[in-house]
Amino acid sequence: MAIQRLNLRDQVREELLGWLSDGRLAPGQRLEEERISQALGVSRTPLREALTSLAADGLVDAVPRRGFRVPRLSAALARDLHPVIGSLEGLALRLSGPAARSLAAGLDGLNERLALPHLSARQRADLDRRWHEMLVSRNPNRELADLLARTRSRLRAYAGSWERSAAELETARAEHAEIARLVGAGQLDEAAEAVLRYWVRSIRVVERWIESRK
Amino acid sequence: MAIQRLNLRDQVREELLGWLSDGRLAPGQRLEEERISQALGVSRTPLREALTSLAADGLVDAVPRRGFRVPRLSAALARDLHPVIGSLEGLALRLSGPAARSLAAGLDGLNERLALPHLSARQRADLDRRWHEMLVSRNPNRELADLLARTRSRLRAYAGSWERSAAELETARAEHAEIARLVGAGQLDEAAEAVLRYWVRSIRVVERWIESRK
DNA sequence: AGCCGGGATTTTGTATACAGTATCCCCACG
DNA sequence: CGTGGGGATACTGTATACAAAATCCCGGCT
Repeated sequence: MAIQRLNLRDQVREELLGWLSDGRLAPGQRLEEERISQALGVSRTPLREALTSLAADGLVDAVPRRGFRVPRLSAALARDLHPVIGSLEGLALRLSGPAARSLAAGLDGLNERLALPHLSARQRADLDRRWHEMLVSRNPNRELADLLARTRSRLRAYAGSWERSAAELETARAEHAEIARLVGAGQLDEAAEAVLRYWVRSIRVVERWIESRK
Repeated sequence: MAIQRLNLRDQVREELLGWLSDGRLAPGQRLEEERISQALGVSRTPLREALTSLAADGLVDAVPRRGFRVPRLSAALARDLHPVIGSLEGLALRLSGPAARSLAAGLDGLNERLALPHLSARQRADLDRRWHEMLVSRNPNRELADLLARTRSRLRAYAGSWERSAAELETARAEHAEIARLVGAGQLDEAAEAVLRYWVRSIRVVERWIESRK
């Protein structure tokens, strides 16, 4: 039985999430309610409720009397969020138990595709996202999974935006492989540490990319 | 400079947060919009926006066509959230750096007051909250602090509700003291581990309490 | 040319109206 | 006495209206 899904607020929220990740809503952009509500064919009321809920999760900014905006990319955000995500992914791994071991093969498969040279930035970001989703897919803690998904989605604006250098790609590939190896060996504590290190190290990649944009 | 704060939505949200933590909104209770909006002297529009934002944070449940309800207490929620909070507090500690060492004295002071026998459950919950707030107060990561505060507030319904046994009080006191000792010694990794253990162990306290309520 | 000011225009925030659904109550029936 | 149905009632979800604030535009000044 599919859950009955008639609630414009939630439908609009889903739609806006899509717009945020596919770039139809660009960082820094103002969200004009009338325009968006007309584009969606709904009134401003459910749209504002959807925006309010996105604001509560940090996916949009709400400034009193100035409405909603898409948050700008900032190195500060990456510096704050990356350790949080790394920590939560580590916890998710440790809670996965022995079931995690069977993930190693799938992780390696995705990682090899990630290393292919001809991919677009967006394709690579997509594979990366799927790799990390798979990594925590055995975690039984539903609240943790939700929180992780919502927190990671706050970085959506970065995903698919940058081209990484060959050296950077190789470093990331090696780290992913090492994490997968530890997972396959059942060394979840060590894997969790490696995941956190990966996220902390990748802060610098974001910083460099933002710096280069200026 | 105080931030200009004219936004009924946000004011209502703050007010409802207070109602949630002081028990004026009880777990399981239906949130009748007309009644609440009248009690607050605002229309349903900003109230619904506030409720929507609380729902996004998991502080209320939203059921389509049935409005909003205060979530019921559940052992499952504690089982999921306690490890998350423990993990985040541990991260916050590790990010605090040497500045954390100076916290030890204050933590010990609060911990001694926590052990006093004559406190009400609510007073004890309040001291406990302050102890954990102090523990992470040197953390420079703003996003982490926000996330931690919001996640912990989802447990508000438990706080101040139960009377703990003398044995339980003594166990908690000893764990707090051990964490404070490690913090004072600058052993933040070990302190982080101890914090996580504390939160995981205290799941059982919640479980027993919920069981005894039935 | 750049900048300031002020009025027109747009946009947000809040209230209200209304349709459709859930809830409740009461009575008939077993 | 319990149970099921049906209508009245209450409540939610959405649209629309309106006031106040922000933004934009343009002309005058330095």
